[in-house]
Amino acid sequence: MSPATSRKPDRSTEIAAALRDAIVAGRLTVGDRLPSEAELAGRHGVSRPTVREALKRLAAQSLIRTQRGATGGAFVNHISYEAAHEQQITTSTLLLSMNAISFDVACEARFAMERACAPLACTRRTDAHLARMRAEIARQSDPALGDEDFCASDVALHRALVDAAANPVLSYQLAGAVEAMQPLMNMITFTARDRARIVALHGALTDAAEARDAAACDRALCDLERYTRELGCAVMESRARSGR
Amino acid sequence: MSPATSRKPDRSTEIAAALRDAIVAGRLTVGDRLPSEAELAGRHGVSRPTVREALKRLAAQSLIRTQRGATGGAFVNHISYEAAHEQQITTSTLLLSMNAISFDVACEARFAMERACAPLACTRRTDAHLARMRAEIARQSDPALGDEDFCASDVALHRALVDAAANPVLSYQLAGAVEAMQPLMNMITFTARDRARIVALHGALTDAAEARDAAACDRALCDLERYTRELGCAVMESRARSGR
DNA sequence: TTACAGCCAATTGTCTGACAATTAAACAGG
DNA sequence: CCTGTTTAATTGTCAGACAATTGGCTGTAA
Repeated sequence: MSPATSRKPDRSTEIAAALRDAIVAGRLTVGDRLPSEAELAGRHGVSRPTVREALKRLAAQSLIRTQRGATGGAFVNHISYEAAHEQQITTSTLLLSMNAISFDVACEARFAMERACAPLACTRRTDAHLARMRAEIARQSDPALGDEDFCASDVALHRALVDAAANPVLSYQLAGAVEAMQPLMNMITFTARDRARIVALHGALTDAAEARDAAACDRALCDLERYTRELGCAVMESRARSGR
Repeated sequence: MSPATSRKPDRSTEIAAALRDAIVAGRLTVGDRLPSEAELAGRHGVSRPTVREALKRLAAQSLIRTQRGATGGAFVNHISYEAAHEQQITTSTLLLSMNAISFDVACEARFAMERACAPLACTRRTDAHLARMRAEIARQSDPALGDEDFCASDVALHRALVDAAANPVLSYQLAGAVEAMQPLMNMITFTARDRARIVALHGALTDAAEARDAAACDRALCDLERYTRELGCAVMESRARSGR
């Protein structure tokens, strides 16, 4: 499979790989300045544009940042959760939109991970987290709220729950899954009855978090998952039937 | 924070963003050919090298692939799980190695997600999955096995469990977490007693999967997590004490 | 001495034009 | 009809140049 792909890598690809290896292996650490483009060009026996292409590859992965001026250059980046989030989201979105994965599978993964967070959230939640969740529930109870805002509030509520788990790795993994599903969720038009049911489940979820009752949390999430999948599948189906 | 960062984006960054948006929004779909570099340059009013830098950014994210020749060009890539894995792994590895996240947090996230997989794995596991797990346990029981091979076998066993959940999204998320932790795990030197205990837990885990007993699965994973964190913390501690 | 203004050098960002390498399609010849 | 050759399109690379940015240096004035 790969022999055909890697038969003849570009010079810029090679150089990018060499630099990436140096970073991952720790030979270049956070804050270090890479040699100037001119020096890299000389060292690898290529021209500056080629080096620049290599650097842009790394910049696209947030591995380096560049800065102009006298003391400028390319610096090894401190990988932030934000940057990781962003990549995670684009990748997940692409996977979804390319139908490489079905709504069903994504939904299952999303709720499985959220249920993994729940016990931790029950243990570590603060009153502030509860307040955030209650506030979102209040918003969702307003019948005048638009569908998109309703979805956004839904995301915010779950986000609060996940944050309560106080594990940034879980947060950023879940954020990717949740955000990637947003466009699809926004296509769902909720009836008043749908909303009432969802809000009720959110209430149960929040109550469980307040009582630090992990089992009840799990039940609420399972119910939500089942319902979301029903709605989502219906949408996907009608979309497949009507268009293209 | 971000106003300073986004104050004056490069032209190549803008163009890359525009193309990425077009792909994410579906205006360009899998297999589509992008305009030639010359045409893109003309359309955006920039030179070819600038366009090339933009394209390299997208290529670094596996969003496009390029091909030389008469019918060549840049094509929207079918994002494969492999490519997604790879990015996930480099990102996770960097996050770990930069100490942006502690071993403890990573470990917790990893096992939380694995436990999320367990119920699904219990339901969907096939005999092939069980066989893979048993085979790894057999390997691990060999006292002559090196520490690195022991770790590799450990990963393979967990990989089999995760695969049994038959949800590729979960698989690739977990793969990132697990692989990123590999270097750290490899630093642990296991005593014979450590190994015996781990193998016993692996056995319990596999038995639970065979019996489709999700609760027992969960218990085994919790025990494994506790033990792994003990070992890992000890290593991190000694590393912090001795070096740099 | 200190503060400020202006110059300077280093570095990245971009442009221009050219050539090499590669590849599929069109074409010519048997 | 098949085969080998040419050809055109496209990416990969190079060289040199200039613009933009930015920190540091220097000189002058208070």
